[in-house]
Amino acid sequence: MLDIKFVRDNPEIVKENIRKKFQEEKLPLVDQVIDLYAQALEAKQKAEQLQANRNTLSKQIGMLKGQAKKNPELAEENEAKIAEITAQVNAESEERESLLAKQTELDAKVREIMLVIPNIIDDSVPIGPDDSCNVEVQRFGEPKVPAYPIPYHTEIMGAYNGIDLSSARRVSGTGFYYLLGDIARLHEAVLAYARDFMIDRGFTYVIPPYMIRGEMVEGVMSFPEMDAMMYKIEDPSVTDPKNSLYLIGTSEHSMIARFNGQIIPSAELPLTLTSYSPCFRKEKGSHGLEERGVYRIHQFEKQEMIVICKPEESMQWYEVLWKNSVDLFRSLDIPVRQLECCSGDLADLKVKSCDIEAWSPRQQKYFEVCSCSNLGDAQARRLGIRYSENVETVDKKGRKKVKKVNKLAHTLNNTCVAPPRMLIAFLENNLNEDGSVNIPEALRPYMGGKAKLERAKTYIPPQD
RNA sequence: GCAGAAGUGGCUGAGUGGUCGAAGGCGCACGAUUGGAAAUCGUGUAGGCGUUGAUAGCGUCUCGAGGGUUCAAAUCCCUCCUUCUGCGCCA
Repeated sequence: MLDIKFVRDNPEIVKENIRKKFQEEKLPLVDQVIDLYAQALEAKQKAEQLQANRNTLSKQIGMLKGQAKKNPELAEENEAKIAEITAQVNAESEERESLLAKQTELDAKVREIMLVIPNIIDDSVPIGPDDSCNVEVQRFGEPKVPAYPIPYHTEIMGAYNGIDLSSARRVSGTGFYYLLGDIARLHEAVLAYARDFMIDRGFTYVIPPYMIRGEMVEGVMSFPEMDAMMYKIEDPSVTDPKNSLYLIGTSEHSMIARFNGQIIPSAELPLTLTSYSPCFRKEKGSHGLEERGVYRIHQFEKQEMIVICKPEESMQWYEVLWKNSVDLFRSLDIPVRQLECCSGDLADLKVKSCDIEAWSPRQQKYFEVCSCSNLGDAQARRLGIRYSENVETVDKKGRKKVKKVNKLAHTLNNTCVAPPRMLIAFLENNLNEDGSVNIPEALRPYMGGKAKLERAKTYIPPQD
């Protein structure tokens, strides 16, 4: 979300940015929103004039009442004056109300359009209409293809008696899973390792709420996104929809909502947080559920990192964040690459974003495991996340003064690791020919010191 | 979940219809005093929006949130949220 004043003063920049994102259909919105905003301002100014007038008259009534209390002989005379003033105020009230209503209506329209006008992308973002133009920036680790076949990930898991999808379908439906034994342990080990990895890099570990109010969801996402992703908890005793609870789709929701409307003292910035949560997603209208595996599912767990910082520091943090993911995956012997999102594939709120993709020796291609974004001040403007800075100023008597100035912060987020999808990459890359799975050294403390996972005795051979 | 009480600025706390965006105190900032400091004294100290060169001035809105009554609401009415106390229930 941009600043409406920026749009008004720089319509060409905003339009050029829309073109860069291949959203030509939004071009007319720019002039439209500028016009609506001008109308809203006009209504506001007129309404405020009338309100000022009413306030002055009202205060006169107050004075007259006070006078009459002290001098009862004035009561009758003042009552007459009051009646006169009341009539005058009432005469204007209809116009005042209608101007206010008009302003509210226009403001809502302006906001509606502003939510759709994309954030200004960074100059470094490659230009292209869709994800086919995303750019591989750099590879980390050698993408190896072993001489032996790599089975489908559920079969690797199955060989360890580590997954039960058919029961999950019976109990909960498609898109759910039971993980068992060593595979379940591996799942938790990866999360615990990622948690400590981030703590070692100075991030504060957070366990956030897994359900948040509708009011907050509206702050972090648009209605179509919300409808496509969020599960709502049905509770007939909750009457107001803004109090309805939703299961979070990512801990970013509860992590960012925490700062909704807050003013953070600048000394506390940057806030570097790493949060754990289960994530629940309908996956409605997206690429569809992965019927056979755990790539796209209704429920997964995620270690996330978020940063709230001053605007001038956000690009540096962006670099730090995606590199954290690379380092984490490399420490688990998984080859990855950084894929930069091109302009057309960049969500409207984002200034710059990249995916970290892990190598799949089975598919012999990379697939998305992390997504790192710099949202600039767009999210902060929408949610009112600000920080206060002391500015030296001089008062009217020429003395030095320190004034607090509040500014919008920048927000960033990145996936640290999100199993079970991440386990696909882990198992495929660490699988040996004999079916055992190497546990990289970093993970061993979380796997009871084991260097290798040995498959279950009742081994079911790959049936790819 | 039930019953009772309460939510006011950075904090504390007054204010039950009228020059109240809000007394007093604490804190903080600047200044005076001092060799320097403490103490003391003085001045100033919420945010959004609009106007503006402005971080000045002026206007407007905001006293948990939203709605209502009124010429006028922190104050009265309704709904919701949160907190505290007691009971119940539970890991």
